[in-house]
Amino acid sequence: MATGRTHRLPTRSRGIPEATVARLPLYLRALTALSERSVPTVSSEELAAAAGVNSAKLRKDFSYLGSYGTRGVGYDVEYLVYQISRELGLTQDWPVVIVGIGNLGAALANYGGFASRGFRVAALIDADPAMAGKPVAGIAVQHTDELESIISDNGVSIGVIATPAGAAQQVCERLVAAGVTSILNFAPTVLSVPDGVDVRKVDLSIELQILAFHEQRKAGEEAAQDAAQAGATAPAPARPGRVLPDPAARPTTAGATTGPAPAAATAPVTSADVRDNQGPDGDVPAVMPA
Amino acid sequence: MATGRTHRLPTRSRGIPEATVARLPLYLRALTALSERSVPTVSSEELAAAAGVNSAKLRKDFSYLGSYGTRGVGYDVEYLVYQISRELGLTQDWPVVIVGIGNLGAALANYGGFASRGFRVAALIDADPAMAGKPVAGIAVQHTDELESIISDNGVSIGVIATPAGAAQQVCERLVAAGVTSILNFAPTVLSVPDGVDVRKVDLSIELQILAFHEQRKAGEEAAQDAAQAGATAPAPARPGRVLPDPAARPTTAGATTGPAPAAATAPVTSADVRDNQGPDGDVPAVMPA
DNA sequence: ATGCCTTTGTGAACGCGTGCACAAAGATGG
DNA sequence: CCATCTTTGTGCACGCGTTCACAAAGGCAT
Ligand SMILES: NC(=O)c1ccc[n+]([C@@H]2O[C@H](COP(=O)([O-])OP(=O)(O)OC[C@H]3O[C@@H](n4cnc5c(N)ncnc54)[C@H](O)[C@@H]3O)[C@@H](O)[C@H]2O)c1
Ligand SMILES: NC(=O)c1ccc[n+]([C@@H]2O[C@H](COP(=O)([O-])OP(=O)(O)OC[C@H]3O[C@@H](n4cnc5c(N)ncnc54)[C@H](O)[C@@H]3O)[C@@H](O)[C@H]2O)c1
Repeated sequence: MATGRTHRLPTRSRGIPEATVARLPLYLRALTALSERSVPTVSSEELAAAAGVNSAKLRKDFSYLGSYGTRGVGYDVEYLVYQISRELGLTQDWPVVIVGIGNLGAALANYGGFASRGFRVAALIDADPAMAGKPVAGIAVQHTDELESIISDNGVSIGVIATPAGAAQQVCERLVAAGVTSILNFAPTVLSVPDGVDVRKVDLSIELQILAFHEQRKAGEEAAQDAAQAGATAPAPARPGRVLPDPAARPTTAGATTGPAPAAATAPVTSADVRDNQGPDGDVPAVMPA
Repeated sequence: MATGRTHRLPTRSRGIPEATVARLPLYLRALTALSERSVPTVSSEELAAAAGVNSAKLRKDFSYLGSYGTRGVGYDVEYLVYQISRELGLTQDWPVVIVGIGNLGAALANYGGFASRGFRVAALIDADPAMAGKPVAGIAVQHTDELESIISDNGVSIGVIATPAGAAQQVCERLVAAGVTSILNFAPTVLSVPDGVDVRKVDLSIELQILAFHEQRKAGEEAAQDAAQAGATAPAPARPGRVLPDPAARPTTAGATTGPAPAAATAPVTSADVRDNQGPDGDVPAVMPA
């Protein structure tokens, strides 16, 4: 019990809206670029264009941090870089562990963008004994057995999960138990964590599916628009299309054509059942233990 | 002109809210897991728990797709899988190209989650001549020169960018010019695209920075809460902390201590200037061509 | 010193997303 | 066939986020 429920109650940080926090890194990046070009000041209009947002939004975002601009001039680049860095907590060093050093984990370990912003890869952890000791990106991979001590010894509070989906929840629990309070999850799974632990997920499949939705919509509108009468021959190169068979027209309760057992036969799934299940994604066959 | 401006006007798809679209893949994943376990039906409460959302939200989401549930029973798993798949456009096959086969690009190419949901890696493209012909994940890498023909020949409409930040905008423009209308960008850059092209970005640095913000907030609260009088010795292991020097107290216009040139000296950055600049992230020194 | 011109900071309006709470629908048992 | 019980579908209210628009602030030229 008490493990689940991502009960996001008014987690009102203090003043800074979540949406603003999510944009600060964007501003910081644009500002850093300006800083490297020795640009002394920048207006909200210019910076907003660089960050790809509305200038009023940017000004309001900055207003939450205080009044750092000069009317008639703009914002001092260096000063703003510092203020945002401080607000985001980047003025200190954050040791990070990556768990699951496979294709993705190794790529992450090799990623230079970590160190450039105050994040330091403190350890690489994998369950495969064959991986132990092998250097990846100049760091020796350590075995999962040492997870707890690594986290404790290095004061790690941020963990990255890049294991298969089936292992993610378990790894997550170990991380949290060891003291990690922020997790970046790459596995296609919904993680259950106690209150006070932040989880952010990066999910390639979801992003692609969202794109596919809009892509289909565009194609549909286009087709519906200029050819409600023409055949299915679209002007654009025809997309190779496998089409799923309709599994059955609206299942009308009492088993019609398709015959899903009379309801009670095939385990009517309990709440606990579902809660535990961390849906796989084609990654692993994943028959979760009850 | 007309290249920039991510002018997201009321892009009202038709009826389905964007927030709902973003959750559909989540539901689909949970439903697929249930389907594999041969669970015939599921209630909104159960499915919501599995997907980590509020049950009312889930029901409202489904209501946009139509009335697919049965009161007193729940939703037919197979039927719902089909309906959501159809809505997301996953009943057809989407050929995808990955541009930039480095650490990340190779990991993506090896990712099994692609094929499992109707996405097919049609080609891997890299600018490095040494990469050409080399097989990655069973597919021969092709040179950037062939980008246009590959996209055209395969009817590719979705492109994944995994190049360094400095090359992303250029690659993006070539993809769009060749017919790609959806882009998933892994490079830490704001991409400018014409109207009608969707861009989604996955940015590791941003995610980590957001986590760091909350992490800092937690640490701050904790410290302020139980030890406004006690020393800085927190119960948790002390975090190693490098602290950035304050670059200068509030720059009071007329150069105070720090001496940023008198404003006009170091190129007061024009709008066009900023718009073109695609801020680097520590990936590449990135001196963008003016 | 004074007025002009640029740009910030923010009040206010609006729209979207979320979650509560409940009436209606339909299955199920007698 | 009717009563009961479960669960959907949604009306409604609320809060967050976005955007407009403008007064105030401050630099700069004269
Ligand atoms: N490769 C990608 O581009 C990509 C993209 C999106 C999501 N993902 C997700 O990221 C995860 C990793 O993907 P991958 O391609 O690197 O897979 P992979 O199989 O190459 O690597 C997984 C690694 O995790 C290790 N591992 C397994 N169980 C573990 C445990 N309990 N503790 C510690 N380590 C454990 C394995 O030994 C292996 O080294 C998967 O969940 C995948 O769905 C990958
Ligand atoms: N590695 C990660 O975990 C990670 C994480 C987040 C973001 N990113 C971003 O993803 C991108 C790629 O990262 P990486 O670690 O794979 O880098 P990498 O240097 O290993 O790979 C980049 C690849 O892109 C190719 N390339 C360069 N210019 C090109 C062009 N114009 N057209 C086609 N291909 C081109 C290079 O030949 C190289 O193979 C970077 O922008 C990086 O910031 C990487």
